[in-house]
Amino acid sequence: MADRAIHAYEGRSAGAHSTTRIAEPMKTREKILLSSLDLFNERGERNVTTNHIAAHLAISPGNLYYHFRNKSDIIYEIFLEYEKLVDFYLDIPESRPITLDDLTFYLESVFDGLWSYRFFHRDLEYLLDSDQRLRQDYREFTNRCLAAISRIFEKLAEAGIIEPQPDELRSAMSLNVWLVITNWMAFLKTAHASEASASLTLTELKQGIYQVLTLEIPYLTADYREQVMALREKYRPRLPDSADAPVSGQGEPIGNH
Amino acid sequence: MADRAIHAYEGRSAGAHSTTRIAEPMKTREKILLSSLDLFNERGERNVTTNHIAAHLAISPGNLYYHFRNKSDIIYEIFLEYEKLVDFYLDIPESRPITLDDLTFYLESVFDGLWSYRFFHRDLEYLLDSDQRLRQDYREFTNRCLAAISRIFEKLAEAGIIEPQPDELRSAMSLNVWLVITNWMAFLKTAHASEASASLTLTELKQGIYQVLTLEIPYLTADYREQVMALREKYRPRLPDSADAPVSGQGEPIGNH
DNA sequence: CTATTATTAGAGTATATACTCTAGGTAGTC
DNA sequence: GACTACCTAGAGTATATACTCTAATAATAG
Repeated sequence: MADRAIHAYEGRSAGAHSTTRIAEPMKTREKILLSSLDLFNERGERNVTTNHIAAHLAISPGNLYYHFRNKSDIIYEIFLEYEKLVDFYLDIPESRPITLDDLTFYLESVFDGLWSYRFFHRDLEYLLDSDQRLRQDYREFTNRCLAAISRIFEKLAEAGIIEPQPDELRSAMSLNVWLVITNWMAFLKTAHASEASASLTLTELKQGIYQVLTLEIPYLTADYREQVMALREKYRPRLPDSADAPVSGQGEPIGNH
Repeated sequence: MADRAIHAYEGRSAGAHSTTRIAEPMKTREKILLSSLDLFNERGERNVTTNHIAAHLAISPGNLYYHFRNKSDIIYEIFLEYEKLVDFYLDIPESRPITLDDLTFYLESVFDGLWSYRFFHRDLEYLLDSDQRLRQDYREFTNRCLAAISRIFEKLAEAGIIEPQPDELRSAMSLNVWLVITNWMAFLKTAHASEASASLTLTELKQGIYQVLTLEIPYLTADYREQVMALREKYRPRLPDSADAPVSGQGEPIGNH
């Protein structure tokens, strides 16, 4: 499908109704979603109450509850955005072989998404326990992601970038990739000594790409080994452990397709 | 209570004072820790209040707060137990070469520990944000674990089980192992369609070993490849996706050291 | 037995949280 | 202007949560 007009994802705006073409004042409903996401990301969902969100927007709680039945509904809608974003990025074009730039794009995109909705994985288990819809949807989302990762591996093999692997191994590898990706943020947040999440940057997050590429090293073909290793090198963490100030100039988008 | 891990570790009893040699009636303080752990594991820390804990033990809140200043202190002490348990299991003997049985033991033990204290990783970020001691200790704990994993890799290479790897790669691989291990539980809980965490079993959890061994496949030496693959096979998930009732007879402890 | 200390019960409190309810404003249409 | 549909304010509520305080009861030491 979509031979991606890349980076041109405008997930916002198609909120529900209103095909917002020209900048019109943002609707309250939309503002609630945006503020909620910001607050969730910054303080964690658990520390953000509906009253906080209303206060942050300088609207009344009543107003907030006019637009959303409850907190779960807000979270659910934010998840739908997240889902849409990732699904968009992980739409693997079947019409042509995959390239290294594609791979870079997938990795960058997935970590971008992870960053934008970073509150989500933090409290995932609680959120799923509190909302059956979300649990069901998330489960399917996970399966789609795993399938996409697996498909990427397959196409990487077809393109001669990695050695082909039996289905079973490919599945297990894909799952490992998923585990590394979804846990990388938590690792960064918990491995840092400093108190808050404030100090975490997108650049650091993308060092997760280094970890993901580490998984692929042994499977690289001789033809591409050096290229991929060079790519990986770009994401190497600067100060592996005591990391604070990330070296500037790092983490620039690499393949822009 | 709490199916604590096997293998002659008696972490309990050395709680603080009292070198409990013979079974004496359990002290209230000890009971609070046990019940808290059970409740946390079952319902998630977020859903368990101090009043719940007291009620569960049929003691008064006042009594609970006589023994612990606050909820954080309870959690912190439970963490110290967890830490002690894992440190105990990951103490790599330097006096002799490592064997495959050792590896099995390490993997089994780590997943046992993960299971016994499974509430911990679920709400990790929140817990660390609420308690600086815990944040600091956990960080050091992580580093010790990473070092242990790395050391295991080193010794596996020395023993000719895997090919030796440069330091840098070994570090990155160790981190990936850690990410897979600590995220496996969350994956299982969230990938299941059914509502609660109730349906999760230790056997399923140990299928994480399958994932960890998947990481090592490409590095295996010809001499040991088959053995390790056979070991891995024992942990293969039965019904990869729709998993519910796990086939009995699976997940028996394999190497008992 | 007495004095002291350790333990416990249980009522109570300050604060927070998700959410409701009523009344009123605004915008657009006829 | 009047009708209607949408939107908003803000006070308020039921419940929960972490934690405190007092007084009483066991346990122990001298």
